[in-house]
Amino acid sequence: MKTATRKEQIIKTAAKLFKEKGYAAVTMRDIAKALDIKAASLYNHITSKQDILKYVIISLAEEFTNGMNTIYNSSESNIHKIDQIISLHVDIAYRNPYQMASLNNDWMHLEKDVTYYLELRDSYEDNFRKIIKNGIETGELTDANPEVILFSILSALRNLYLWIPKKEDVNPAELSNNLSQVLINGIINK
Amino acid sequence: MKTATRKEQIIKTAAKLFKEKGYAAVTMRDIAKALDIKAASLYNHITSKQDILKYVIISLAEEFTNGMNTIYNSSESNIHKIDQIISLHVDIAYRNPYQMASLNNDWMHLEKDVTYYLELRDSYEDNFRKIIKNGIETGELTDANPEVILFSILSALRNLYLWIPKKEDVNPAELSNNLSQVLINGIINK
DNA sequence: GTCTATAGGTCGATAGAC
DNA sequence: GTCTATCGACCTATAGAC
Repeated sequence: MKTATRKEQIIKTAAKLFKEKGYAAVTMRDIAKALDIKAASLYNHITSKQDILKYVIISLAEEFTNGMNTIYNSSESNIHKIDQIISLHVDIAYRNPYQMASLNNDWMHLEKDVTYYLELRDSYEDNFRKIIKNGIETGELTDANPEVILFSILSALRNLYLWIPKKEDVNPAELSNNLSQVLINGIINK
Repeated sequence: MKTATRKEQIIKTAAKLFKEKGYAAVTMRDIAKALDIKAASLYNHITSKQDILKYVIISLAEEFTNGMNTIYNSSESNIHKIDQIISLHVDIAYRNPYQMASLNNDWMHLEKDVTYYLELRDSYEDNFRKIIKNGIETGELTDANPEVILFSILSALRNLYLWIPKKEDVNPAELSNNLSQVLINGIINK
């Protein structure tokens, strides 16, 4: 377990505050106070508030897109790929509960990097969409509206960060299994 | 079709901007500019920025809680109640796409009314939870983790405002049916 | 690496003319 | 009902001492 650098401490603390109030409502003084230093001292480690947001969001967005690419290019069944996407989200949300909030809600405050973020997100969604459409074609999935399937699953996965903190007693593997059961098999008792 | 009052225009315009950037990042000057007046003129119709947020959020939260109470107290099956909850969300999200964003993302910026908002939300979630648990007991629903069911469905419904604008060609009744199919029956082809 | 002090700008909101 | 002008608070960021 390496010691966190001051910069890493700042980013982690900022992400925590961004989750509570959103990027725009958090001031440099808030971040500094949480670290028990003065706002001016932050600038010895980061170049701007915008710089912090970039670190919080972009690394996470890249992790999702890279994970999706690996899953998409594997030779598993489409159902198994969806299972793996669920595991990917559970895993990342468990490790980065605070950053997930900014990824979902603060990306529009990215200045220079908003285009890159949207490219990553679109690439991710396109691959997910192809897996679903392919699954319907092969008969693995029911012939429901693929957009409704995509956004239903994605909505549940993107909100994981909101309720994982309330369920710390459940481990990631178990949560992943429960989610797969509900999202793939549905909830009706047939 | 009655003419919108200036106050209603302000609230609607503000909600639109809140959806794009969030409450904290929207200034009174932004709202005024969108209405082609000066910021000072807004105060002839509303008492504060906080006052606008209250109007945007609270009326919608009450609509959800009231709708849920009616559904909860009906004598339908639990599956049918879940169907009705889905319709309730689709209906409200179609009529109020902008306010939905603030309801989800800006409620923490409510000052005096945050407690009342949380009471409404908790009441809503408690009733939904009871319907799910009751459905499992009666055998209508599979014996999955009720919290996972609750938050999977709720996440999809709460994010409706994000993708309804992209699918304006689909009518509410059809969307509601598609969602019920996916969320209740699942996506696997059995 | 942290501090004090402060520049330069924007914020919500008010006063008062028309 | 909208305007111009402005107040006092707070914002990000920098300069320079220690």
